[in-house]
Amino acid sequence: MNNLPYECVIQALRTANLLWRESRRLFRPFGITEAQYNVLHLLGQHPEGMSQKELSNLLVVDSSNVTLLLNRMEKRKWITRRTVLQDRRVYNVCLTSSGNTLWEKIRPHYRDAVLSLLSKEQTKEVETAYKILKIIESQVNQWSINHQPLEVMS
Amino acid sequence: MNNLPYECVIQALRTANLLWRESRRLFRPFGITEAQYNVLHLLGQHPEGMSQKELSNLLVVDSSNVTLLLNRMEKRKWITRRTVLQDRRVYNVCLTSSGNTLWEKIRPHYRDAVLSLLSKEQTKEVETAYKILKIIESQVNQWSINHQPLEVMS
DNA sequence: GAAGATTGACGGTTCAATCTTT
DNA sequence: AAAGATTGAACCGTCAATCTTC
Repeated sequence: MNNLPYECVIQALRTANLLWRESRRLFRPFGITEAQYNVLHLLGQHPEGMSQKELSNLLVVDSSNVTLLLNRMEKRKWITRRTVLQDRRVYNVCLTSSGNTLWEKIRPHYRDAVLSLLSKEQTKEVETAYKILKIIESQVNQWSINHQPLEVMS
Repeated sequence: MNNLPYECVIQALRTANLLWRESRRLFRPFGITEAQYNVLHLLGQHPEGMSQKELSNLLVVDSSNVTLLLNRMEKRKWITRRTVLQDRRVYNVCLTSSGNTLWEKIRPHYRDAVLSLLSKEQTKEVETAYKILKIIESQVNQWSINHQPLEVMS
């Protein structure tokens, strides 16, 4: 019997689990977590800000989770929630200047750490791995369509 | 500049995040979570049982987490903790017969769902992806050695 | 003192229910 | 009624501190 596809998917889970765990330690000296860095990274690339719903879609997490994440980050004055006049249901979430500074300080460290992981591998192989991971992602999305309705990913 | 290795690692995180999220939904009808299934799966393959420390190493999670996981599973009577006469610090954790039944009921469903994700892909490419994921895993372990000491993985 | 297990504090995540605004 | 945001309950996970046993 052929176990390879099964093992490959399980390995993706294992690797990402470890990556998440160690990233947390990497970010620790900066007083931030991986989940919070992801928010910083998204907002850093969108100076005009975005709604919590957009963040929820891009981060692929529940919107209630975004609320809690932003609460903590707002407390530390890294982000602000601005009311939107045109639609009073939504907040426009932006980086503060100190949030932006933090992002620019951490970004190169994280980037270097991540790049070092595959620095010795062949481009061709990394491309294939990337492709397979993308396929798994899209197939898992099919999964959920067949089982339970889920919001459309952005 | 070459973003590919960076994007590949980030994609591994994204894919696994989604996989984790949807697996939770897949397991839901069985009244179990992915983390709990992983315990079931390990114990199912080790009828003689194992210590919580061993579980912690194999699952790559903190030992305090194992305590909480097992508390919930013990409450549902899927596992038991037996005291070990030779060393009264450790518990020998085993599946109950109802835990074993549950595992055997869920296992084929999970396996089929996972296998379906890569059913159309070429063996050669899946092999490459598997290899790259393994490399990332081992490199992340190097990471932690350089930054902070970490327990040796089993 | 070291090892296995536990506890408390905290952050991340989902889900169901709710509130306000559209 | 539908959409954006929030809340409360529950689970997953880490870390630091503690307890018992070795």
